[in-house]
Amino acid sequence: MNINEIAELAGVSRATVSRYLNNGYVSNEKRDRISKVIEETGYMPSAQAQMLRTKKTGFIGVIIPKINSDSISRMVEGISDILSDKGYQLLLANTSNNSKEEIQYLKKLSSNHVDGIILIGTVLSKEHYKVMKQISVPLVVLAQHTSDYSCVYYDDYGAAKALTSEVMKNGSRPAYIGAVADDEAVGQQRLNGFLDACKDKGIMVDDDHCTNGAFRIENGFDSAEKLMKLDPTIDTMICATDKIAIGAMAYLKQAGYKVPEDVQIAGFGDSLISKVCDPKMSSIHFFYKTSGEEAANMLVDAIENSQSVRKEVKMGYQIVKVGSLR
Amino acid sequence: MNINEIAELAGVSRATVSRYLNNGYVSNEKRDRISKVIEETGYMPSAQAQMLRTKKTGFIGVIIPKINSDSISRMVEGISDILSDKGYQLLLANTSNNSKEEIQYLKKLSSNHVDGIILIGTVLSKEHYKVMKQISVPLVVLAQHTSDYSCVYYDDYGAAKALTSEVMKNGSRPAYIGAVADDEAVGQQRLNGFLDACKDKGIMVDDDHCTNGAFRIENGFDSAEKLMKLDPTIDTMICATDKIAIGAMAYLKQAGYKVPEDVQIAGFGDSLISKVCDPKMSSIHFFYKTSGEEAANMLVDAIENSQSVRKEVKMGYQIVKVGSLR
DNA sequence: TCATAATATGGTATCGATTTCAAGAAATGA
DNA sequence: TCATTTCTTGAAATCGATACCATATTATGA
Repeated sequence: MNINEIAELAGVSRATVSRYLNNGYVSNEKRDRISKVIEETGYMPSAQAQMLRTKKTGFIGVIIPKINSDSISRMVEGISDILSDKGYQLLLANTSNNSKEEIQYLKKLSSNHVDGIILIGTVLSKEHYKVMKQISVPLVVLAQHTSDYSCVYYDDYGAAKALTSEVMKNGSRPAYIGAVADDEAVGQQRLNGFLDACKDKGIMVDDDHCTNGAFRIENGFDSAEKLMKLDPTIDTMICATDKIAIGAMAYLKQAGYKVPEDVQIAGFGDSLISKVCDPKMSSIHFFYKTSGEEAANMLVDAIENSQSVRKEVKMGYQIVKVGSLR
Repeated sequence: MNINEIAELAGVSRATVSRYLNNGYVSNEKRDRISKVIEETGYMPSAQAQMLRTKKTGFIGVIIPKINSDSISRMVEGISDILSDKGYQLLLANTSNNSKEEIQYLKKLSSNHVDGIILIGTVLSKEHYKVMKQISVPLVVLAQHTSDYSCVYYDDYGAAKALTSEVMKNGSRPAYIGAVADDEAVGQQRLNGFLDACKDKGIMVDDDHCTNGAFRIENGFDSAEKLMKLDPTIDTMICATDKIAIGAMAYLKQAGYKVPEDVQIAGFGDSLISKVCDPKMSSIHFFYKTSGEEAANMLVDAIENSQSVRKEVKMGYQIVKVGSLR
């Protein structure tokens, strides 16, 4: 079934059928005939031919570092809600934290398939920027700040500082279990917020009291072990993510420390696990879903509105203070 | 940049450029000239034009009930791994548990955009089957059994029965907190497995000891409350999912019951939360990621191999027995 | 050496829509 | 009434690739 057959069956030209589909001038008489034929045949215009002709695909590429993550799936949820609402489809590209794949997808998607791209950022290298510069469709970066593109990011620094200040009301020997150091937002901003909050309190934190590692539970477990063996007087652990914090808590409990009496713990993300562990974990709530919606809206605006301008949106946070703090 | 300009710059016909792109006969001399021009211009063939001509989109539509779920994101992870490996892209359609949207997407995707569809199923209504029957591209159903299409599903019945038998070694007053009743796999199979295991032990479970509800923590909490108020002698709760079980555990603890001494609990999914709660929760491990890989492979086979036949794959399970059982 | 097969190339039709153009019919208004 | 605008229509060009066909050249083998 193509537009020619429909035209023939309805006794009109294919141009008229096209006009019917696109709300152009069509007399009521022919309008009825066409709609009847389409009804009967179940005709749907070829999306490929439309794309070729109109240069619009109706697709938005979303590049994510991994799918099975609480924060990211919440972002994608927000993106998905807005996009389907606005008539776009979501083309998902999962890079499994592989920087090369990320660049591959940026190239591949931009060159053709999509009307716009949302990049959920982790590490933005020089090569990323080189490729991004060549991209011809609008691009929005989510979860990472950048001065070159529209972006939606979180106040990681502020959140880390506020959380640390809160926690350190009842602590004096802090340590930090970090994630990937190259990650500007999670790796650096959170660490800086932690350090500055400590500094404000007159505490200088040694380098060896701040670790780095993967976004994994094991990292929390191993790092906590390393830290406590290095310095058993540590009484506070700020962890870059809830998952890492869960790992740290597991080690501490196993090693016979009491949480929060001996060591208090806090994480980031306000994820489900932070609420079901024992004691419940203090954390930072970021508005992941909302930020996804925000990014999607910005992108659609950039696509549909030619004089749309670059924007930076910094999302706020909320401290969630529960059992893992004294 | 299109194929004509490349052809002109290289001093060949566009047919030759096309052959170059598709590994047809091209002399080394022209091959070099073309590759040089493509290198210089950064030309990428229009995916739209290729789709129109070849009738292959390179897209697989994946319809999911919700994105922010541990089990589903693991399935999608598996799907994504295989598909990107085989050169397909993943077109994600999130229905937010909305049956109408699901049917919308089935229609929309099949009519054009994609080479195949994976439907992560929840409730398969008559209307679903009606629409599915009209679909022209291969379809694989994941997470739900169906006799009409290739499917990958879990041994929900067997798992529930085995888990219940195990748990009931040290219990005598069981109850069941279920999820959506219309969901064949999670709603019915798991319940039946539970009931049959009880029956095998000579225990008849009253209807009012089996509840239904949403896939949410709150359901677990509320149902546990209802059940314990109805019958304080209940000593065992089998919950349709880990999330529901977490809710039940939360109620029990809050109401002063000891877990597992007073009431033992088990869930399904072997999710992260089941491992970080206190006590750790006994659960069923399903091979979600592997099942996603399986479904993706089946679909790709159906697309690329014309004599491919319908298959049913029932995935096994593993009992994870930890602290929440006596 | 001659028939056949393999390699190489370009011209042209085609996929299925939209868009411009030209032109006729109907409605409007001065 | 006649000029002008607003509807209405179909023919033909176009988007950017691939596929078939015809044809020319080179290799192979009996």
